[in-house]
Amino acid sequence: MIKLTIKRIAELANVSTATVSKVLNGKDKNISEATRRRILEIVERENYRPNRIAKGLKLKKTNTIGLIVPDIKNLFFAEMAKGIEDAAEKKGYSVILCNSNNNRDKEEKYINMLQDRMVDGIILTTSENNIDLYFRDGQVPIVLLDRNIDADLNIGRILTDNEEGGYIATKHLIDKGCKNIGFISSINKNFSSYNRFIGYKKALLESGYKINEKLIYTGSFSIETGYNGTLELLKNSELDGIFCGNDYIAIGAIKALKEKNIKIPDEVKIVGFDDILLAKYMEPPITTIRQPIYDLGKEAVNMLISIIDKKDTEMTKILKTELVERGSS
Amino acid sequence: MIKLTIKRIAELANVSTATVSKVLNGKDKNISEATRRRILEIVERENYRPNRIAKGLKLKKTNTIGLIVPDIKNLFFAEMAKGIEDAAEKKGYSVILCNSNNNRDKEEKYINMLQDRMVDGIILTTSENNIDLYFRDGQVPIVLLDRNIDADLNIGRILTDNEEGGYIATKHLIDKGCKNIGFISSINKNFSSYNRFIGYKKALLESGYKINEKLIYTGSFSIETGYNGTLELLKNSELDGIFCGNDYIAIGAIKALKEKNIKIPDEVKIVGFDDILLAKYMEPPITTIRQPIYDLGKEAVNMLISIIDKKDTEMTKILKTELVERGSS
DNA sequence: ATTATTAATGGAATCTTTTTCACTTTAATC
DNA sequence: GATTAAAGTGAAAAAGATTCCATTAATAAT
Repeated sequence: MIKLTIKRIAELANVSTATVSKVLNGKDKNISEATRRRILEIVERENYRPNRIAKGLKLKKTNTIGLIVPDIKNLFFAEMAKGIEDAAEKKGYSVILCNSNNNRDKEEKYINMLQDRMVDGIILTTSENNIDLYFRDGQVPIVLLDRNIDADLNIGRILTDNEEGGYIATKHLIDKGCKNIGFISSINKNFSSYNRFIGYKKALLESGYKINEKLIYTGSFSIETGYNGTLELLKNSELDGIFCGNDYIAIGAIKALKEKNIKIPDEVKIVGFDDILLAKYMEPPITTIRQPIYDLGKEAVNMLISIIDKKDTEMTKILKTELVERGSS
Repeated sequence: MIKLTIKRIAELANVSTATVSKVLNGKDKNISEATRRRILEIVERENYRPNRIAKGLKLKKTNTIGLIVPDIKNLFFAEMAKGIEDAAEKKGYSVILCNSNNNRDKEEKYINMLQDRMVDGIILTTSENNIDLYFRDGQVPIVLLDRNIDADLNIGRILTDNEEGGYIATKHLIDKGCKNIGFISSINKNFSSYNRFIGYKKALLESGYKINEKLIYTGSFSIETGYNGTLELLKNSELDGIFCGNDYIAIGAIKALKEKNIKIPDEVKIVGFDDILLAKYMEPPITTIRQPIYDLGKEAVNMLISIIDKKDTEMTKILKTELVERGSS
C-alpha cells in the first residue's frame, strides 16, 4: 500500500497540488467553497496525512525540539522530561531525547546532530563539567535548563533560586539547633550545586557559624556520593546536620547513618533538595527543598517556543523553591 | 550566516553535487583520488554537515525511532528509555519521546504522528486499556515492549517472563511461611500484571492454597494503589504476605503497614516486582523480582533495527527474572 | 464596448539531498 | 591507428510538500 501524497489527492480532486495545499493550510480565501469541500472530503475519505519531513524541508520548520539531559533515568530529569514532553505536545511539537551521560563531547555531538535534523530549538541541561560555552552565534534557539553559562549569548535560561534554596535549607537546620552542619553535593562546577553552596555559606555566616572545610564534601549528585560523603564527614567531627545537595545524596546519607546506627533526626538531621517523587516515601521521609521540577520543564518549553516564534520574551526565568518539612529533620 | 549545502560545496570544489554526494557517502570507487581529497578537504574546512531532513526525504529513511510509553517519570520507563536511547545512539538512531499517559487515543495519535515524521520504527509500551489492536498492516515496523497483543501481526515483542516472576515471588512468600498471601497489582487488562497474577495463582494452587478473592486488589501500578490495596486487604483477613505487582505498589504497601504499626517482615512480608533503582533504599529494603529493565530497552532497539534492516529476526524475545531477597521478606 | 477588478486555479520553482544514466576522456588491446 | 573498455564526471529527476506569480474567467465600472 503506497503512501498518499498531495499529488495523488490533487489528481483525485481534479485540481493542482497548489490548491490542495492551500485548502489544507487554511489559505483558502480564494478557493471556491465547492472545491474546498470536494478536497476536504477526499482528504477525509482517503485519510490523507501530509508528510512532515517534506513539509519541514520546505518550510525550514520541523516542529521538533531537542532535549539534552545528563541522564533520563535520574528521577529529576525524568520528571522534567515529562513536563517538557507534555508542554511540547500541547503546542504541536515533538521531542527528541538525548542523554549526554554528563559528557561534554557527547553533548556537543548531540547539538550538532539536532541541528542537522533541523530542530527548531534545543532545551539543554549541560553536563556538569561544562561551564564555558561552545555555542557559536546564530545557531538554533537554545534554552538552558537548570544550568547557567556565564556568557551574554542570546540564550534562554530557566533556573530555580538555588542560592535561596540552600539558604533556607541551612537556616532550617540552624533553627532546629544543629551546630555542625555538613554540606554534601556535586562538584562546584555544577551550577546548581555551587549556588546551593553559596546559600549554605550565607546562612552559616549570618548566624555566626564558621565555615568548616572538613564538613564539606563534593562528588556527584548520586546516592554513592551521599553515602561516601556521610561516612567521610562522620570521621572528623561532631556532625549533627547535613544539607544534601539533592535528594539522591540524602538517600545515600540516610543509608550511611543507618548503618552506623545514628538516629535521624535525633542525632543527625538531614535536608535534601528537589523533592523527587520518592522523597516522602523514604524512612524517614526526607525534609527537602522543593523545586517545581515539572514546571521547570514546562516553562522551558514555553520560553523556547516564544523564542522560536520570535516573540518578545524575558530570557531568564527563576522559579522559587519551598521548604518541605518531613521526618528527617 | 547561511547554512552550507552540498551545492555550495560542489561549487567550491568545482565539481557537481553528484560527485560530492558520492564522496560523502563512500560511493567513490569511480572518483579520482585527487577530487576525492579536494572535496573532503573543503568539507572539513567549511565544516559541512548534510541536512538530515533532506536526506531522509530522499531516502525514505530518517534514522529515527519513536518511543511511546505511558509515563516517562515512572522510574521503570525512565530506565527503559535510557536503555533505548543508549542503544539507539550507538546505532546512529535518534529517539522521539512520547508519553501516552495511558490513554489509548493519545497513543494512536502518536503512532500516526510518528509515521508522518517518517520514523523508521516504533517501540511501544501500550496503554493498559489497550489489548486489541488498531495497527493496520504494512505500516512501520513496531516492537511491543513489556506488552503483548494477541494478534499475529508482524510485530516484534520484548517481554519478561512475568508468569515465572509472579510464581517465584509467591513461592518465596510461601517458603517464608506465609499463609494468607495477598496480590495487589494493576488491572487484569494490563498484560504484565495479568501474567504475574497467573504465576501467583499457580504457586498458590501448587502448594495447596486456595485462591481467596478477598486477598486480591487491582488498581494501577502506583503507590496509591499499593497503599489503598493494603488497607483494603487488611480489613478482612489474616494477611501475612503481599505480592505486589511492582515496586511502586510495594512502596505504597509499606507506607500503609507502617501507619497501622504492622511490622515488616515479621507480621507481613512484602515482595515487589521490577527492582527499580530505589527499591533497595527503601525501609525495609524491598525484596523484589528483578527485571533487566535497561536491557529490555536495549533489546527492543536491537530487534527493531533488525526488522528495519529486514534481517531475519526472531520476533519474540523473553527475558528472565530473578528474585532479589531483601529486608521486606 | 472597453477597461479594471476580483475570484479561482495552476505551473513551476524551491527546500536539500541521492542516484540513475549518459557522456567525455583516458587507457588498453589487437 | 582503430576499437573497446574503463574511469571520471555531471545533468536531471526524484522525494513530498509550499508558495510565488501568472493565467483565465467572471463581474463591475467607465
